[in-house]
Amino acid sequence: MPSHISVSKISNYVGQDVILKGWVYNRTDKGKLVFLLVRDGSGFIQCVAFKGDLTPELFETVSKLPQESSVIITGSVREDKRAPGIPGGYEVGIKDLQVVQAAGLDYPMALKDHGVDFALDNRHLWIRMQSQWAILRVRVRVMSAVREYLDGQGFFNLDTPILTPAAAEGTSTLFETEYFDEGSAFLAQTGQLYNEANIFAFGKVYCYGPTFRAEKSKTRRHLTEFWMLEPEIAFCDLDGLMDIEEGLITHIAQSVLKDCAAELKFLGRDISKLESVVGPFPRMSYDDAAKYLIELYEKETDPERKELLKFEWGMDFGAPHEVEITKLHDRPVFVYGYPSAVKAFYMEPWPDRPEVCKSVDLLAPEGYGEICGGSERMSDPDKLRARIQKEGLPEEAFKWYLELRKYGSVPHAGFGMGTERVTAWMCGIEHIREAIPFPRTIKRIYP
RNA sequence: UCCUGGCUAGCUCAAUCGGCGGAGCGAGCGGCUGUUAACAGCUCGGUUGUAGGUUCAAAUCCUACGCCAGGAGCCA
Repeated sequence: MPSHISVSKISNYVGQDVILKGWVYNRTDKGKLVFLLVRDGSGFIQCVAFKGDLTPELFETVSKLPQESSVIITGSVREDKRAPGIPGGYEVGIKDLQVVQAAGLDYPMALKDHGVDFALDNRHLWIRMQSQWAILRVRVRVMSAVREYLDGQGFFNLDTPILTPAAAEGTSTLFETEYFDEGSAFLAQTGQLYNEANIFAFGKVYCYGPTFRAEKSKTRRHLTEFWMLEPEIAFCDLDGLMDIEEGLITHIAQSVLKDCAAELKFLGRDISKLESVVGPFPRMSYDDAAKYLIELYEKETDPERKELLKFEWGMDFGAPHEVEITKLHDRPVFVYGYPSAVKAFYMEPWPDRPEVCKSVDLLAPEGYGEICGGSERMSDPDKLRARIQKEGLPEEAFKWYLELRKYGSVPHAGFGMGTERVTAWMCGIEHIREAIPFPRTIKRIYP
């Protein structure tokens, strides 16, 4: 009696009879042959029905099977270079086929390109397609690589609350909801403040969960709900933070290369771009980056590009600026020491240069830009209180946060990494909305 | 919020200067023992985003509105 196997393990069963359980992804027939491309969640494999091998009734059923029908197939595995699929190169000669359900004939997703609006309206079906399946498999590997790396480095995964009482960085970008008799609660846009509490109990921690931003951003790099990794480390300075980011990103890229080769191949990803993602990454000061950008701006002759590249010291980088900086290297680049004015209130000022803070962004190459943002945190209670007052933030809401600095304060640092941005970069795709199963954007909350 | 672009068959797109709305995919019926989003044949499929306007004549020009996308700002 053959056993049920998964398509991803097909190469172990050449010459044997097996059972596959899955869905008909595509069907094409050629006279006495019917080719079914069957997906089972773990991969895509071609199954071939030959008229002479089956009863007339069964062959008729197979040759009429609608796309997306659920089936249980018994057949023999063989190697065949012609066979398409992921991983591909293997096929199953059908000996028996049971239709679990014949799908409706009006399945809307064609095996070709769709417009963005239509594809997103049908996201619940779109995720079945090879491209989306491949991207989301890479996402899963990115997330497992994150946990592998940090757990291996002695970090503790302590997740932080999603319902929070107040803003860390201003209320205008927060989603608000009612909270019984306590007034308003807000969906967390960062777990950092709670991470900071956790390090004083556990040393090195991270949270990894959904985070919410009510920013009215409409770009290929923004979602209103995305999964952010936030490590936070006690007794860690800015250089130590960059070391951790470097190790993490290297591990992610190398894990994806090793374990998602078939997915990357299907997506047409240029593997060499990921192979070079190995630390150490270049570390550039904001001052040097600014100097370079100003030179570029002054040299630019095309008026339209010149307007885009407009830059002076003190500004935060726009997307065109990030692209120019990342063009200098074939791997991610750190930019550190941003002006305090463009960064959050809790970042540690640079010694003897209060206008600059100990912040660092990690910019990915090929135009992907910022994938991590972090800093050394302000550890002095008096300086932090002064900064909270200056920002006009409600001091009573930060009472507990200030107390962290009162009882055994230490230099500490942390960063946030956007899972979808990293996944999109690994996959080489245009828009991060395809790097999450059900994207939430400013204009979309269905399905 | 601002700038730019788009809206034609279930889907992806054509339609020349304002002059009879087409094709591919899909669905239906045939054909073919190696297809790779098969191919070749026939059939089905339309209130051109909505409301007005100009004109002998509007998918096409004008006005308003709606929806979507890309970008800016902001950020992971």
